[in-house]
Amino acid sequence: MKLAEAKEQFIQNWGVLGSQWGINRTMAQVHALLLVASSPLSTDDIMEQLSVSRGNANMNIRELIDWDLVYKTIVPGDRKEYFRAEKDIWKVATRIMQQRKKRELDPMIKVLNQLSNLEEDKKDPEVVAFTEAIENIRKFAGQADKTMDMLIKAEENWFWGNFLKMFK
Amino acid sequence: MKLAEAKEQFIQNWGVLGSQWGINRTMAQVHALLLVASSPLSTDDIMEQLSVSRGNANMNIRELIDWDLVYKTIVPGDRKEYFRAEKDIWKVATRIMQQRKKRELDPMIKVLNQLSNLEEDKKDPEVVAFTEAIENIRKFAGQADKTMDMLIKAEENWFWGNFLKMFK
DNA sequence: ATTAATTTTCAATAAGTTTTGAAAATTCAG
DNA sequence: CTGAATTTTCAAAACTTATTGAAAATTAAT
Repeated sequence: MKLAEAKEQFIQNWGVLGSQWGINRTMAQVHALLLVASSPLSTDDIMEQLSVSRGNANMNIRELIDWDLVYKTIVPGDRKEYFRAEKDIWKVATRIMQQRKKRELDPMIKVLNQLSNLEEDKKDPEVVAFTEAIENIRKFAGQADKTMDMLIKAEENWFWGNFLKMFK
Repeated sequence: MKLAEAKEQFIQNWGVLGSQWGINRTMAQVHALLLVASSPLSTDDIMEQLSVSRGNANMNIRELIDWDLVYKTIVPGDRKEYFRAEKDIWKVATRIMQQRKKRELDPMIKVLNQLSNLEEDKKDPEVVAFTEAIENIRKFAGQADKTMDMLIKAEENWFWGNFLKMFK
């Protein structure tokens, strides 16, 4: 396979994967493009290589910067902004985890906490069944929450940092 | 909070969470409804409680059965089919993992393998940068793949099975 | 301060996904 | 076998989300 074709393939597939995980396809493609770029790219480069509009490119670049997956870079003597991706894939994974945890898991845990205290007859089998089901989900979510925190902070921690080097 | 309101809340929020993860909102809601139901429900129950059409209910029940998250149940003396959810939340998690791994991670690994063998000049810095990026992602995906297999099979394994009881 | 380059915004539109509902197929009791 | 109950299918419609592109805002060089 040729380089250009391989890049194309990677970008397309990363886009599909992203959309299956609730991430805007263009956002995933911009990320993929920057991941395999050998130097920083401008908005115009991205527009051209992905055939997307300026508005679309701009919005998704901002989102990636917000997720800490892409950095702005200055090229001396050029007024345009250039962008490059975080290439340490472990960092990429933990940052995605961090964002999704904050936006999705944390709110769900809040809801589960509210639901675990019903003001109704605690002997009604209906109430018991519900409370048990919620309690189990709540425990599981709590563990997932802790596990993610651990992974996110692992790099700052000697023991886990070293342990996780095995995965890199 | 009252039971009915709490159920409603849980179903709505589980639906939102699902859609953020690329899972059809109704599918997530049907799953939630069955998770907190104290007895198996029929298609008509589901249609009524979620206010969805027969077609929609049917299609999403089938999908949940396909994912091994919901079982068909027979109620003696009734021709209708009844459904109940797998309530062991750890099983739920590993089954979702299993499905998504098979449908998403495995194909991505295939693609990455294909991309890691370019027929081009291996000294060209462009080619080197690309090959390195892909190789890193490939290693990471391989580890994720192994980790998921381990978690999915953990219950069949004495050591991990016991280790993971801590999380339940 | 001017102005040309660049980035951002956002209403309109396009594209994609989900849902409906009625017809077709299937199932099963008698 | 018959036919009523039930489930499945799928084209059309509704809804949701993403994209465009041009106007507005911002930036920075002179």
